[in-house]
Amino acid sequence: MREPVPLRNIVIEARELFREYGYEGTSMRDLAGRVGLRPQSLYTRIASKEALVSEVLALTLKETLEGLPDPVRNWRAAWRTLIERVAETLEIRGRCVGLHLAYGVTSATPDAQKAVRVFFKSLREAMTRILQVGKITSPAAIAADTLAQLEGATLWIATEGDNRPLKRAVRRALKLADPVPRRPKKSEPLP
Amino acid sequence: MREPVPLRNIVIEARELFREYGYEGTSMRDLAGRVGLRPQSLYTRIASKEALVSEVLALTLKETLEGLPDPVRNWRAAWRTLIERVAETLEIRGRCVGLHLAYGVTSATPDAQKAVRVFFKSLREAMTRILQVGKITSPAAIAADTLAQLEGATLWIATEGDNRPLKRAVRRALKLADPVPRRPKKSEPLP
DNA sequence: GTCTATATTGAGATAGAC
DNA sequence: GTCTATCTCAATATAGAC
Repeated sequence: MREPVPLRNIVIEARELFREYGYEGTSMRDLAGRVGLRPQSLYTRIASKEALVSEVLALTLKETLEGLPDPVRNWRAAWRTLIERVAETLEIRGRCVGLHLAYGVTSATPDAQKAVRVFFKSLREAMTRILQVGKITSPAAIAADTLAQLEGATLWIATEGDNRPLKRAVRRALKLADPVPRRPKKSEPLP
Repeated sequence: MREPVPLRNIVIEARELFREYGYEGTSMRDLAGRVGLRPQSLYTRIASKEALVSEVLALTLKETLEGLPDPVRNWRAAWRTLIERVAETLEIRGRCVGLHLAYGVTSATPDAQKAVRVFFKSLREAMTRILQVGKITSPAAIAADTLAQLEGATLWIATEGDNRPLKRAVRRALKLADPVPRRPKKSEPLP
């Protein structure tokens, strides 16, 4: 009698593979190998490869949003925590599983496509709500642009291993909730 | 006797497929079908699927940079033209073939990986040179950040069909070469 | 240069024993 | 819940005729 493999482990390893190799580049064989199962045994835990996408993104969304500071009590802390959580993963892993899936899933896998839409919409709405409490102008647009800038910066990590664009994107994002508007220094890129 | 299929056609169709489905999601069968050949016949024109990547990106880089206004004579015109060329493709096609490949190629296809690096490095360096002529501060960082913002904005086109983040990224980019610094309007997002 | 035919490998998924 | 065995299909790629 062996310990059954926790579903959570499968989802976490699937996330690693989706992030690195994308939806098409990920095989159930590789995933099975990572969790120590035969490929066929995966199908007793999940219905299909496509179904893994929503599991992966639901877990990621939960990890990103759970236990955030209450925006109504301290929206700056909520914003800072959220931005730093997103940025930390992008920097450590070098890329975003959501972006890879956003580009990688097609109308051939509609459930996966919908899961990706829900993931980014939820993230953007969470950001928007925080900015609304802070009375930031055009909160929805700022939220979308901020997320786009963080995601876009991973281009340079993926191609050149350069995380400085991401760090600058984080600084611009944090400045939105900076209570003391600083005098811009001459050497500072993209104010 | 049939007209041979021009290599250029094959590369252009491969670009469509790579952009939409990524490297792994693109099959030589689909490509052959698009150009009206049997899959096997492709191999008389190109060495492998991997070799298509550098062809695709070389063509794209050429189209993006050829015939730009001379930065030394008019760097603002050069910048505007370059940004608008990049943005136009992203908006029409909804996504960037370079970004899809940047995320999609792995160390299993080192030549493709190198081609992606060269592509983005060349694009960034062209942008940097223009900004240098314009005496913009930190031109290399600004170039990298600008490209990252344009690429990142495609996230919202891909997931929600919303191109407004891209349009705002374009406006921010163009403002860098704006000769008349305007008084910021209250309703303007991400100044 | 394109075709038919084929080799080889790996993909996602199912059936049934333990 | 996991296994062995198997199905079916599609992937990249090569050989050789025309």
